[in-house]
Amino acid sequence: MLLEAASHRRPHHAAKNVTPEITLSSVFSDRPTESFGAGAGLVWEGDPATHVFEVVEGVLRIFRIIGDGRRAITGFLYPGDILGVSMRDRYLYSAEAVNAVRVRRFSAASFQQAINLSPELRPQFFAKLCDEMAGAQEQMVMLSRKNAEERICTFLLRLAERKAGDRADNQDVDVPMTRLDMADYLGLTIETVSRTITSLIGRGVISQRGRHDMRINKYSMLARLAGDGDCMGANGSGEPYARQAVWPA
Amino acid sequence: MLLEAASHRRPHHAAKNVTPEITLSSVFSDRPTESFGAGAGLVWEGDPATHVFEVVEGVLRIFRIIGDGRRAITGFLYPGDILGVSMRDRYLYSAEAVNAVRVRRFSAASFQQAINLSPELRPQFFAKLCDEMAGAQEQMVMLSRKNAEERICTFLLRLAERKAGDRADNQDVDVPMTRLDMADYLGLTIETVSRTITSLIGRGVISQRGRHDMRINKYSMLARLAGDGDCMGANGSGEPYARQAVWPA
DNA sequence: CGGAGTTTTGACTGGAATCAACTGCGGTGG
DNA sequence: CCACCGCAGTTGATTCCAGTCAAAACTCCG
Repeated sequence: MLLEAASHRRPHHAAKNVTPEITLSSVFSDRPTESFGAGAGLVWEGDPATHVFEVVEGVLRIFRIIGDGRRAITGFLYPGDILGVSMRDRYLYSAEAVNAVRVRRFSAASFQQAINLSPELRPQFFAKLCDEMAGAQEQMVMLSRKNAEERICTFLLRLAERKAGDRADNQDVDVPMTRLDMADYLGLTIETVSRTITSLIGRGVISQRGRHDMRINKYSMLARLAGDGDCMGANGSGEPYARQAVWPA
Repeated sequence: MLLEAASHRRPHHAAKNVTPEITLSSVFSDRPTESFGAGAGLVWEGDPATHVFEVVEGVLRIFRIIGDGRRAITGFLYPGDILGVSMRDRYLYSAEAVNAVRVRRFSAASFQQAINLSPELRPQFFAKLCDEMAGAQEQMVMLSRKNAEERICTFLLRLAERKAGDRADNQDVDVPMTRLDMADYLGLTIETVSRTITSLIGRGVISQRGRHDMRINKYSMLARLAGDGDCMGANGSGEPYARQAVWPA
């Protein structure tokens, strides 16, 4: 989100000698957008990593399949996120469109070069990787130590905080993914997801207008049920971690 | 392991004009080693990220604590690994010594600079980050979709493969961590870990000489029980992913 | 030897998975 | 228009895997 903000600010009429603000997004800005329908696959686990994608609109799911068909969704990508940031020469995971998606495509080789040649882009790229890593940590903690209700609450909370950093009550949350997606992301079954959501609605913590349109009625209770139990915030200071990467140019 | 191998190969008698092989490890090579006893803490989640460490000997556990004291170990670091690779301005996790550990310390600022100034180091650094990410993915899949036995088998398998890429039977595995560490890493309880290991021993898949000294008797069965069910290896080719990062200098 | 910490083992419980039926909804076509 | 179908989601009954509680056995040290 740091990125979109920056790219939006970038004036289209920038004078020739004024170096425009360079962001990761700007690398993609002159590429055409491609559209994918819900369920369409963009990349497949194990395929040669030939391209990098920037999500312009819609949501992607990132997942791996093991043995007998069990699927684990390791993350979702939203507008501004980049698909293919962390990879070797092959994709580590598959990516599919959750809903209608628009992306900009870039060749992996060119993208690498752009990153490596620009001392401005590099720290942003590092920051992306670190963000991804931080998210993965968060996810591992949740999967190894939280129960069903805590997982659902954590998920809804993160969805809500994605668009608005403020913690206003009565916040509407758009949930584009299906129950199956949620289940495979949270390490649960669709039945458990459904039951837990029903229970939360029953207690008035949330309510739902449509299948994919929820509303948070009791934000603080939802946060409490999420179980992160910020006993000391692990931070000590109460301050959120700095948004700036520690690896400057 | 790419790194140790490389650094070991680096000849100490390198002629003056022959540029020695530069590795991430070599950044640390002239720093003194520090020792920590089992259980000692090196860094704490949320603390300002002032230093980076290279593990020279021993094993570290990387973990986070949530709310009511639940602990999730997100990974272990072995000789050659670097602590603090992915971080913002604060550590994302705490790190403690599992057993007696020797590390080399480097200031985060200097390390950043070294990375940024060296077009040789940078891709290795990227590779480290991507490795870390790949490991995190693996872990998430395991935590969200594998049962207790599959988790234990996966863990033992990874331990075994860490030292020897070959898949010889009758392989001895050193397990430096306690059952509690394993439990907190695998998202289980000590009792379940113990029971599962006992069961594996009972079936002759593994055997144990000492608490921390196991032997794999039926490697292929262990692999089967790990549940990755390489139906198609996700790779297609049957080839392991290339060890070389996709982000060259 | 003793005592604390770690591991194993046992009995029991409980939370989420499983199996199964049903609801609701949007599209499609007779 | 509405009967029909398919799919996503909900709800219910039951099972079972791993968690919990408790106690015994083993290990490592002083």
